[in-house]
Amino acid sequence: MGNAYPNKFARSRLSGSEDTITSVTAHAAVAEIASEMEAIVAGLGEGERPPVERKDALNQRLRGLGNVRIAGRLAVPPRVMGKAAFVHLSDGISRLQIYVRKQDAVAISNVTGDALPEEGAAWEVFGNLDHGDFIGVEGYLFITNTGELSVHVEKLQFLAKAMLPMPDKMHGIADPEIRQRQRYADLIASSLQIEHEALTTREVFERRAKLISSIRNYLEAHGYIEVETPMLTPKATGAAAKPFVTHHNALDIELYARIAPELYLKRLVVGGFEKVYELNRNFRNEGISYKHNPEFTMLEFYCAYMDVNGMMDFCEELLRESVQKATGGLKLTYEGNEIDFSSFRRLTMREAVGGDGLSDAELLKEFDGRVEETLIQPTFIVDFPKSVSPLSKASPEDPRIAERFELFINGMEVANGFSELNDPREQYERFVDQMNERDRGDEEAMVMDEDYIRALSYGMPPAAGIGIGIDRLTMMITNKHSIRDVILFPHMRPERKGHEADEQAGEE
RNA sequence: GGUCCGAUAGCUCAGUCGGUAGAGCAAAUGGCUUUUAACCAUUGGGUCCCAGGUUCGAGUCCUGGUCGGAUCACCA
Repeated sequence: MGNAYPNKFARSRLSGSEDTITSVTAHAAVAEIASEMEAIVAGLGEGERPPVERKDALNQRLRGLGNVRIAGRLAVPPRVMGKAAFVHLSDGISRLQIYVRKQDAVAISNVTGDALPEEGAAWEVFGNLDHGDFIGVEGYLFITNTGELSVHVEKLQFLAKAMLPMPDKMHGIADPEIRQRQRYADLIASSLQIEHEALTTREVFERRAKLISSIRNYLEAHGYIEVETPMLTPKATGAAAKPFVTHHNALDIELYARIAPELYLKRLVVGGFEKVYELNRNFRNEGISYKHNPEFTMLEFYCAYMDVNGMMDFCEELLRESVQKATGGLKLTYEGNEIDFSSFRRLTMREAVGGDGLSDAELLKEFDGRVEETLIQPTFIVDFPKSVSPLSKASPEDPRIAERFELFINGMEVANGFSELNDPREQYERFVDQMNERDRGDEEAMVMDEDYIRALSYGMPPAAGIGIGIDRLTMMITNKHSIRDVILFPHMRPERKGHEADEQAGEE
């Protein structure tokens, strides 16, 4: 009967826009009064209360700000004391305490929007609330006897029910499966948890968003244009990886989820986009690990009339700028290592490995197996063997070397760039070499792309390009060991009910 | 795919040598008009991941499986 769950709740605008809990507590006048009280409380002993006259003076000023109307989720179970109660509301980021006194509050009807006439209606509504429910309240700001900023509630409106119990308020959710499968529960638990050692889940993904927007801003500011190239492609190319295969019914052809946008972006360089980027998902049908997810986010960009050295300079600037914007600094701790983004080393692969006279294959094996994990500080490894760089221009000084680099941070590859091969004839030959590798059983060798050769044949200006792993970079700046902790909904096996699992077991 | 570890109340966990299934939080009821991990009293709550086996008796031991994690391989 009636509308138990209202469609909306109009919040006040003390803070300028709609008053979220975060914006009310951050509002200059409110924040100033709260910090004055914090200073008083900081000077008190254990269990000691702030002087009443100081508190009352601040409360006078808070009353002068007028009423606020805020809404949020009950962040804790209500602390009820007979005919008055305290509880914290959360907007997912911050929390604010409210104080409900039986005689002072009226309940707002979800049907008429007016105050319910019955005596004690608000108190009855409040009594039915559980940890996790959503309510809206209107009242005035004040500071309690113990010195906490709170809202003295005059109007109370029930907004939505939490049918499932909230996660443990002290421990949050420990099971990584639930954290990753039910990210909504993880976000709630993390925002309601009382003590935190690390960033909340919300903060991790806000930091990720800030990193990405800073990267976009930096690229836009330097004249790059964002484009979107096909995710479903007739050929899986641009990287060495196994693709996902799907089928287009109307055309009756196989399509591959892209493993890299590289060749499309370079077609655009041919077409006249001198600075172009794409920041989006790639798909690789390979193993899952703490640093591999089947779909991952990569930034790729290309710049005409630039070479591998210019690209390293630019990459360094881009990362400094965006890490600074996302974290507020250039030094951060990752798994106990202090990582300094203020300067990047540059080493040739042969210098890094330290072995002369090794063949290309031996060099790569040594590098992957031994050296890679030791590269903790941001380090560009340059001079890759040409044989493993089919899209990269060869060095004019040494035809066995590619003008290519990879960036390593904390032993993990974060970026990969090179001077782009723009000779259509040589590119054709490199593709033929790759096809031969494929015939010898290398499933990840590239395939021939005739249209790409045709594009290069129209002439591509000298250019440099790069791919930057956004998920891995996010791991660095949020101190997360697993890529699944920086992807909102990481790939997992489908959830199976108990009886389905039994049936499955029976079949095998 | 190999190896190791784990799964017990809604949540976080304990469970000794194989002998009646436990705590805190959450929930329910009562009390308490400035509390804050509120407090006090009372109550309810279990497919001990699943299927077999050993045993008089299995949360505990054995076998197989499911799911998850770590690590190695793979993956620039």
